[in-house]
Amino acid sequence: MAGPLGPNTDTSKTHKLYLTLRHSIVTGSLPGGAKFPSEPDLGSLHGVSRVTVRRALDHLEQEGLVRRQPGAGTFVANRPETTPFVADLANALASIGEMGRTTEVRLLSFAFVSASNAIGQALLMSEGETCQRSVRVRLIDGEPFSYLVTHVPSSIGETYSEEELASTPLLFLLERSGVQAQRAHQTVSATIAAPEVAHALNTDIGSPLISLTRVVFDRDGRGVEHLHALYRPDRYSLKMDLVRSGKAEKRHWTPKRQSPA
Amino acid sequence: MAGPLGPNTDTSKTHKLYLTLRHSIVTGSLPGGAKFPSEPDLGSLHGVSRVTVRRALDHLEQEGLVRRQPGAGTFVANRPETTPFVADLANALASIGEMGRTTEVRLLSFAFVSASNAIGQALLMSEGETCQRSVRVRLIDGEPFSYLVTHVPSSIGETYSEEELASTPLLFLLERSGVQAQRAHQTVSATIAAPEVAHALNTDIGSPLISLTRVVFDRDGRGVEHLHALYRPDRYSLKMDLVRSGKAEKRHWTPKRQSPA
DNA sequence: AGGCGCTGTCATATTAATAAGACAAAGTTG
DNA sequence: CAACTTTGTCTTATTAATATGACAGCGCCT
Repeated sequence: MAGPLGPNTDTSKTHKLYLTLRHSIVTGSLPGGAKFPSEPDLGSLHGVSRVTVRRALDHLEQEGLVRRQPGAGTFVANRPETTPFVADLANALASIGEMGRTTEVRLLSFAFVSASNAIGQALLMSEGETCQRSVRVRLIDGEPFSYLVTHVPSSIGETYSEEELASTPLLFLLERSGVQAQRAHQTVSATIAAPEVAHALNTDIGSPLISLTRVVFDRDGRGVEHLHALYRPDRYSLKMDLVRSGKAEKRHWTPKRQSPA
Repeated sequence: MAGPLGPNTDTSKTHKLYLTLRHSIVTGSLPGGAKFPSEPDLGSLHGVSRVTVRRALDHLEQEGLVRRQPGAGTFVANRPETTPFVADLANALASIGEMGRTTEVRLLSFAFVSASNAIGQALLMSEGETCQRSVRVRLIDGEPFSYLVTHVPSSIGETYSEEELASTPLLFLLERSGVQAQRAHQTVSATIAAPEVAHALNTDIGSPLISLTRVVFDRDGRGVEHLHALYRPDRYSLKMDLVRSGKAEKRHWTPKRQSPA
């Protein structure tokens, strides 16, 4: 994302120091339970005042990454076993019903719009064609974890109602309407929470999000669904098991098929 | 990442507005080529002054997301075909040699350290055991795109030298030493660029990064490698093809096996 | 041509972020 | 216990970010 002017230092000193300290914890260069340098030392080490050091440590303390003890010092907390909900590589929440968790969907937007360039091309639609655009938020145990923007060609998008979309998985509605989803193309990336998304996911503006784009095609090769999903990485992560296969110099990783639950 | 105190608005107004506008472009709510509201209008719409509106638009212009025409207005640029390098779900850069691209590796750090809590547990190591820690940056055509932190149990890590690691893939070195890698567990998430990482990847502090953690085990179930990789999403993304399989109500997505190039 | 709206640029006032220092309370060490 | 260190809290000066307003140049429309 660096522009032609090269990297800049847009963020505040507090945030920069927070990221530096957080990185030293998460990459394991600071063992768990280790003692931080004192606040004045951290200030002189990084060339900032003690006020900003405290603000950075406040942030780390809120996340549970450090533990502060008045008079003693600041220590690296033992990692609190992160990423509660894990999905397999096909992006299906594994064993979600078996664990007694409750899921919920909120429909934030439902409208028919003209397809934008990128989405129109991905779905192989002709120029100016309209499609059904929806924005949903998924919650698990009352906590939001995913923000979903879907686009469906209007001819298909007219086969279900707003209420149905709020209660039923989209792919289920499509297959009910006779659409035969066959293959999908999926891309995983990372992005930053915009204010609107941050509010919907109850997280901070500018916090990192997993970005997943999936385009689904039917048996005739027509694009039937374009999904743009944003996940909170602290509540959701993508997991996959790999096995080493092939012989000699041609060895490579191949995905291990998950047995459907 | 929201703390127990709930979401805060840590970031600057300029950055918030930048994220809002960027989100409206990337999710397709603003079609390509569309005209933005004028700078004064954007200011009153979002409750900020025109100075910060200009700074937000400057950022978008640097990234090529908008095009500004003095006297006319600001327009959404046609998407510039993003994500040049694409890897398959097993994280192997597909057809990297065939395309005539040159790859390069820079070794930033090479040391034997005591394993931190999280990494020691992942590799099934006993408490206090030492491991070999390395930090590398991979470049393609001279541009950095990945930041790799690897941990290997010291017994295995002593079978190769610093120079070898700087020129040879780690897994190759391991298998040369008799290690028989069999299976791996991989988790994909998202994070934020700390100053040190941002500098190494030539990107902005606080910009989003794909986070991939891979733990490799050998035939005897021993952990042999812990990889923590960070990727620039504008230069690298994870792709996977899925096929719809199963019958009737039990349909689900399964990964399509990539044919090794 | 002329009116209008938009971006580019500058100057200045106001507000938020940071720096610098002092002090009390709590913990550690001898 | 006594000296020392560290975090918690406060006050004040300095610096950076933002708000407000004005004006020139460019482009579109009638």
